[in-house]
Amino acid sequence: MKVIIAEKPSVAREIAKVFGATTKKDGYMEGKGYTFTWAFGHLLQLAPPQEYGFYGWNVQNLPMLPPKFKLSIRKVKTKEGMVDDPSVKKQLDIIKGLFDEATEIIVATDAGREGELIFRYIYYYLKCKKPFKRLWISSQTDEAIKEGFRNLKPGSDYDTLFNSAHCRSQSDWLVGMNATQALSLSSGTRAVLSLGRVQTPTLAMICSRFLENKNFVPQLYYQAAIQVDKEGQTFRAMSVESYKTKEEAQKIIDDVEDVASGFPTGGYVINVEAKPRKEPPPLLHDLSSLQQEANKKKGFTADQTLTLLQGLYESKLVTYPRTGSRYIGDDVFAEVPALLAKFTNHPDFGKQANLLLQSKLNKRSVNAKKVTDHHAILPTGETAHQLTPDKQAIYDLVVGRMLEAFNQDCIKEVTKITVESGSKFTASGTVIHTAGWRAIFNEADEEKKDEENASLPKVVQGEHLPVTNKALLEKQTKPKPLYNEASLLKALETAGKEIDDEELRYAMKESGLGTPATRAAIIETLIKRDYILREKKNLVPTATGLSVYNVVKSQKIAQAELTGTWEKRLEEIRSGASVADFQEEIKTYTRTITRELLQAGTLMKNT
DNA sequence: GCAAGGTC
Repeated sequence: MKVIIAEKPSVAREIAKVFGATTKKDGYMEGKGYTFTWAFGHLLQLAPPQEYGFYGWNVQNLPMLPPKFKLSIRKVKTKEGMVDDPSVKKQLDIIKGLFDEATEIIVATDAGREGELIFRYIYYYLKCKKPFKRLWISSQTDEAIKEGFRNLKPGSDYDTLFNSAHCRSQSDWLVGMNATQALSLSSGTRAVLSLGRVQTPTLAMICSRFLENKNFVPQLYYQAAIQVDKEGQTFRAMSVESYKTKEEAQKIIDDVEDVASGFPTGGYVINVEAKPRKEPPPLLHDLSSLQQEANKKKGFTADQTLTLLQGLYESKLVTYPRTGSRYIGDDVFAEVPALLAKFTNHPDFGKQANLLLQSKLNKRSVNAKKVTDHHAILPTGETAHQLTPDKQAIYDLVVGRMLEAFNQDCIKEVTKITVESGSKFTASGTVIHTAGWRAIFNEADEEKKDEENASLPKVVQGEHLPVTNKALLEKQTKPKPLYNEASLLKALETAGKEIDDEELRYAMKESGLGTPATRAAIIETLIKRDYILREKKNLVPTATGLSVYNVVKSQKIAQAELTGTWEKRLEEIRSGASVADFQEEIKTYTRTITRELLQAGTLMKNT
């Protein structure tokens, strides 16, 4: 008997379906001589410090460097403290039973570093010795699964991938556990002051933006504005220059040849530019972009959106939620017309779905090369019954985005009018000719500047128009805004883009800080530690957060670059480089940062 | 009491 093990039940079910296996058992399925079982993500984790004899939180134990890491069952929090998660324990027992019976194992966890780790941790924890092969597919359509099974790889092909995954895991443990205890113990507070490769740079981003914003000194500047009249329709034009002093701007105002100053047509149109502009539809959603949009439009936190979306996924209404890809492959695209047809009776989107079915679909979101473990989020087309208002809101964002993404470009005309009246003034305006994808939600362009006119009257070069009003405007330069959940998620995704070192930047380009599956949890961790709090929609540091930031801000652990350095080394390990060298470096770094924090934390008492 | 990673 061959056992196929997937990362999660939904994938195991998909594969079983392709094989025509339909017999459902407790924790697995079977049929056609195969059994199909699954994990629920990581079932096992590196064992906590006490399992290596490091009891309590004690400076004597630091740095904790276990000679050999152990694995333990994922824990769950109960009234009695942390205990083995019973559902995990049960599933592991089921897997063990199946592995014991197996002649061969086929590894069908997600095709990536963590997927490999999920399987290997189970395999080694169960002390299993059965031979295994690897299914490596990047899309879960029937055809992709069949092709993958025709092309199974030897399990050992992925040994170096496991090595890199195991190193990632150990390194995060060593640095995180030791740094956390070192800072917590030396600070003298009884609180847990956690630090980690991902959470600490995230905290640093929030704190540094907060301080920059708080210490920002606004600069005053001045601009002149005029109101021009074209046959009763007026528009506002701004001085091309802005001025540091009021006097300079007043001079521009004084020179304006307005009606009140005795010039009936003192506005000379010296130029009219009208350019059509195509605006392509947005890409389909990945988790992060959906979390950002839901935060902007509905005020949901990243964590709320993930929970709601997981609920929709479990009711089979949307595809896999924790994806980092905004694309679909050609195989999924082929199903899109049938999918759209399921929404032609939708109360809000029905009309748009019908229209879209009659036109050529935009393929901007179709790119198989940009589909990683999972494709972009789509509705499945199953009928939704009685969703809670919040779930409905998320579902509608997913459906609406699908309709946008396959829609036509929005065609705009951007007009710029230059008027001379003493000096030069410009007015710009945008008119939408063909709404295209913008018809779906029918919302104003959020990027539209407040100075922009919604629409401008038709004027031609050479016209002399009356200037009916003028004003001197006092303005202030603005600081970068505080982070909110949407802007922080985006910053985490792109963290590393500004790294100077080209190799580190490259190593981080696909990853950023954290992963789609973990970013919401990172924000919640910082809140739980009382490092940050939500103030309206903004994320601002607390006094505790700021004092931790002050202690670590110039250390490596507070820089996104640390992830870049690790990613570069982990990729080298995946290509066969020495594991021992990197492990030795991490140990050395662990000793250093532990020593530094044991000293630095004492400073916190005085801040 | 602690990391980051995955998922029900």
